[in-house]
Amino acid sequence: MAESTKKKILKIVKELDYQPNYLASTLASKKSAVFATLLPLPPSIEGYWNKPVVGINKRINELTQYGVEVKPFTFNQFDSKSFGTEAEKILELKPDGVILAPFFIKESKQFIEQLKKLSIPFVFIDSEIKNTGQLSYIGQDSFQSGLVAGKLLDILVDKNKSIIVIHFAKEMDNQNHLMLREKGFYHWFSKNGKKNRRLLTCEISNGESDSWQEKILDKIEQNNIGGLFVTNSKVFYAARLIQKYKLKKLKVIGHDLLNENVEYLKKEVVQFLICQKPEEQGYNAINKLFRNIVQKREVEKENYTSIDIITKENVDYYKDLK
Amino acid sequence: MAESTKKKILKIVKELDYQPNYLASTLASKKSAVFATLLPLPPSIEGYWNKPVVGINKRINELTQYGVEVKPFTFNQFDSKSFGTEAEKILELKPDGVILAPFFIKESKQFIEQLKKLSIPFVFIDSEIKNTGQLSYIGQDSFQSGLVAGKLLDILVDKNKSIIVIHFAKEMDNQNHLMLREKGFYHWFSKNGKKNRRLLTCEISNGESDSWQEKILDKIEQNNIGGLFVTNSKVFYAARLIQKYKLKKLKVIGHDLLNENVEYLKKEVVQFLICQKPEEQGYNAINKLFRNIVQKREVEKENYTSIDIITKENVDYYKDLK
DNA sequence: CTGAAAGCGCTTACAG
DNA sequence: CTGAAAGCGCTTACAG
Repeated sequence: MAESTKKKILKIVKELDYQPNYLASTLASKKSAVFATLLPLPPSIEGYWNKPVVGINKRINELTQYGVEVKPFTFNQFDSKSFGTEAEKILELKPDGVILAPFFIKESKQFIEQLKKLSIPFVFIDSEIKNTGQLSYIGQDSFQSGLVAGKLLDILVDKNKSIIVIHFAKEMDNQNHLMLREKGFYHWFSKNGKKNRRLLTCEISNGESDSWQEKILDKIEQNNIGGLFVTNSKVFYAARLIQKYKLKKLKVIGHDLLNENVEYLKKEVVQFLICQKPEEQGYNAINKLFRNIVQKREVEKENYTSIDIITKENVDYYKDLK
Repeated sequence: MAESTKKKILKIVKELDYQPNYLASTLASKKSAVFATLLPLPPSIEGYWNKPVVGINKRINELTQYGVEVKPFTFNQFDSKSFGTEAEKILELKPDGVILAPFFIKESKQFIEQLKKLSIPFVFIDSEIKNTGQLSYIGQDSFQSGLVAGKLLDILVDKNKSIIVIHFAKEMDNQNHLMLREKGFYHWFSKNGKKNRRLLTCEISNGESDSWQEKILDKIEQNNIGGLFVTNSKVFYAARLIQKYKLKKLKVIGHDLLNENVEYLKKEVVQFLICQKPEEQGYNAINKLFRNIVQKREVEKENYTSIDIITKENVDYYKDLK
């Protein structure tokens, strides 16, 4: 066809504001898209990383009509090699799209290079590596959520008392979430002229078995601590400690609606949980791939989820994925 | 066809777990559904009731492919007759489904009777009349959101200071939202053993022009007030007053992310806004009708939206409808 | 490279 | 009432 004719046609297409019919298109094409996910293997059924999977499966179920299916791959959070071997399997499968949590930076970058060679679009979830050609990123703004934690704990804790920031299993924080939350937390106090408030940080690594309990207890006793900020979903560790040693009047803020965390929230051992709707993140990640790959629509590149403040009184309205 | 044959067929249908193809179905039927909405006319572009409409239009746009369209009808919140006349228009139109805010109980019930006679499904939004055969209800649990307000304000305000609950334009609260919020608020204090905290209530009716300002100022001065809970989106009235008279150290909680409310939140005149995602409510209301009427699926009857706690630090992640 | 034909899985008007 | 046929708006394999 001549270029000029092509232009004329496209002009008319535009004039009539022609919109292709997605229904007819997918029905006729009978295209069945396969998406692969590469996420950490949750240590238990209670683990955080089950939550995105719930959302992923929910959207997949809604899309069975469109012939969309998902192949899940999981890696061990303590073993960067397992990330690589699972990534290899995905490359062999040649899916139509990939969702990944870029836990290990180096291995993720290698994987992404291969995906690009194969022209397979990918979406980051939970954390991102900027400017690597991702279709989209879905996750929370960790620094900002640190600010929220700072504000809340400052309101809760007596002016003359100190606050301790606790990182559990920080060595696994390859994506800097915990550091960013801590930074945001400290920043809130300095920005709001609360220089008199003493802030301490305490890191507990995974290998410390039970000695960490004493470490925290000592810090609490010696420093007139009035509040705890746990930078991840392991806040139930701190809550257990508080219950065991009957520490009164400590105010606690942590992250994520794990069942045990919610229990302590309801018992008022924990005052607030900051939450990032992980189910919704999974749901949205699949939706991005679907809209882009199957429906060939444009999708937004960034998708920060809301920073939800959860307390005993509103938790029941957050528990389900709508 | 014989009953026995019918049963046999249905059995096989079940065995094979046959699922009709929605794509093919809607494509073939060429059915274009018309939904009518009956909502209050917002007094300005800033008004609360614009927000559900944003969500309604968003979902409608996504569904143009399915031939779904919406006919909006609005009534005057001060005039129950206008509700009736608009309802009449909808009955003449005979839409395939209706979304309504049952502002005026009597008129709503009459309208619903007619809808049922015509077998037109309807969804309540914002408030509901129980057990009237609605397809679904989408809205907030007002009592529970009152509890949330109580907890937050108790944390914010010095123990020895009193708190005042302010109802603006309460005469328009036909659905009892404001009363339920107040009840929840008071209930939080009694349930949590805070009998020493003095709570007052103040009602400002729409007709009071400017005299209400003195009324509130007097109450604040005479009662050692430390906090304000405004039970609806008119919290910016209170914030204006606070700015005008430079009232220091008053803690304020109100409702809904109106632009002016968000401004005062960012200026820290207001500490928290409790929000019910009105855009999402509109979006979900259309979605319910669509799934039930066009796709003939079952839908859930109740759909309480989350009770979001918004503060200066997380407000930017709530502003857009995702 | 181009264009006509068949088909995706349904619905619906129509002939028998 | 029943069943075969046409058609919804596309895609894709195929003949020319």
